[in-house]
Amino acid sequence: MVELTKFFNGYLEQEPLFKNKKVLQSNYTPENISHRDEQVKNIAGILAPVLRMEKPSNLFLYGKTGSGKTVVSKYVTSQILAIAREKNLPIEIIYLNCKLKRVADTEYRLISQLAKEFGLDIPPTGLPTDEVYKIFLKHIDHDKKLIILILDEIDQLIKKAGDEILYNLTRINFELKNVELSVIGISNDLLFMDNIDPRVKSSLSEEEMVFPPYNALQIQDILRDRSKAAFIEGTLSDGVIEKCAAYAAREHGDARRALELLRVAGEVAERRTKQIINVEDIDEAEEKIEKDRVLDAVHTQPKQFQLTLLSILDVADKTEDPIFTSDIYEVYKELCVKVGLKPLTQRRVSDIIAELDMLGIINARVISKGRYGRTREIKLGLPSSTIPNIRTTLKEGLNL
DNA sequence: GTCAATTCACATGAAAGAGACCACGGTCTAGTG
DNA sequence: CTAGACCGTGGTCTCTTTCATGTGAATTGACGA
Repeated sequence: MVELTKFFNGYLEQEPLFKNKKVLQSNYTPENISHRDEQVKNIAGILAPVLRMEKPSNLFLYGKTGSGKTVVSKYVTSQILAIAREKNLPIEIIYLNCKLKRVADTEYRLISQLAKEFGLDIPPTGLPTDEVYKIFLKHIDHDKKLIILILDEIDQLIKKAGDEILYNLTRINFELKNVELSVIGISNDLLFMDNIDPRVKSSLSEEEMVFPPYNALQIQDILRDRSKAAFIEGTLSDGVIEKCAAYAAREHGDARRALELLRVAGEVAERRTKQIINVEDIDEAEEKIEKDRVLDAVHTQPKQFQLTLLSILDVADKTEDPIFTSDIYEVYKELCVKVGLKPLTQRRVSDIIAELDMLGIINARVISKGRYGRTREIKLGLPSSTIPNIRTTLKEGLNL
């Protein structure tokens, strides 16, 4: 007990490194955005008609993760909203992230979430989808209004739920008398528009814009800018920002990643009761992020995923040779018997492996071995130091 | 040696089912006056 | 008479299975030099 009090007191006495940690979190919208002037101006130009109560064009933003799409659109729309409030214009801006599970990853949920934004209470399930549409439209069409709907990671939504949603969304404008709806779609996938119903495509992407990735110097600028607000002065030793930027630039200029790296490095240093963040902390942060990501994925995925991953770990442990789907499946079946779980078909396990790849936990590549068929070649993309940790967590979760 | 056909071992797609969860409306039951 | 309990129906959603089709290059075997 005494120990703990001492610890907490010590913690309080210690000089904090952070001035304002929020600045480094990914949902933070800074007051000025560096290196994205052109995009800001363009989007502002496209959206400006709302302030005259005219429906702006639908807009599509493309770009790799962490290239500022979300930040820029949030920034511009928040400015618009501020002016609209001032002048009492009935403008609503709704931001939905389609990737978040149970928020907007199906048509039903998208509409019900939308309805919730307007104060309607839609049950999470049970109603027919068109019923929800009706309720929503009826509620919304009372008075004149302009709505800008930002759909982040819209490619995820389309992939899961088909492109009818987009068609329905564009149709809303025909069905409603008083309300006009513009859509801003944000996508990481540059190619995803290609397999979409051409009618929808033409009506939805009236304007398009591509966000190029940041280069290392630009990321440095961003980091410097934000770290000024985030850290107490003098806590960053030389080279820290440069190194963070370099890491992130290697990953196609992902600014979000750079910021996360910096924040976690700060947390690592703080936990060590250090006064200064230096370059080594970044390496540790990198590893910690990776580990947390995997561990988190492991915990949230169903048992079958965990079992499959464990099989992969086991196989990877035993052999240096490349691993193929069938190897995994054999081990997986044995493990199923041990745990007392009904083994899934190979078809399904194959999908699970593909999904683990998507999560970035493993690296799976489809290769052809010519006469000897086609299969996935699986490699572990994890730092080897984290593997034992992950394995024990998995085993505990599965009572092994 | 060259070239096209063959062939393997899965990948990938599509459709449909199981089971959990839920809303709604109708019917039944019990409590109330 | 009315509120609540209790169905049955019909809906979504996730995870699976079943069935069908696709696929890339090593191998094969015919062919000509």
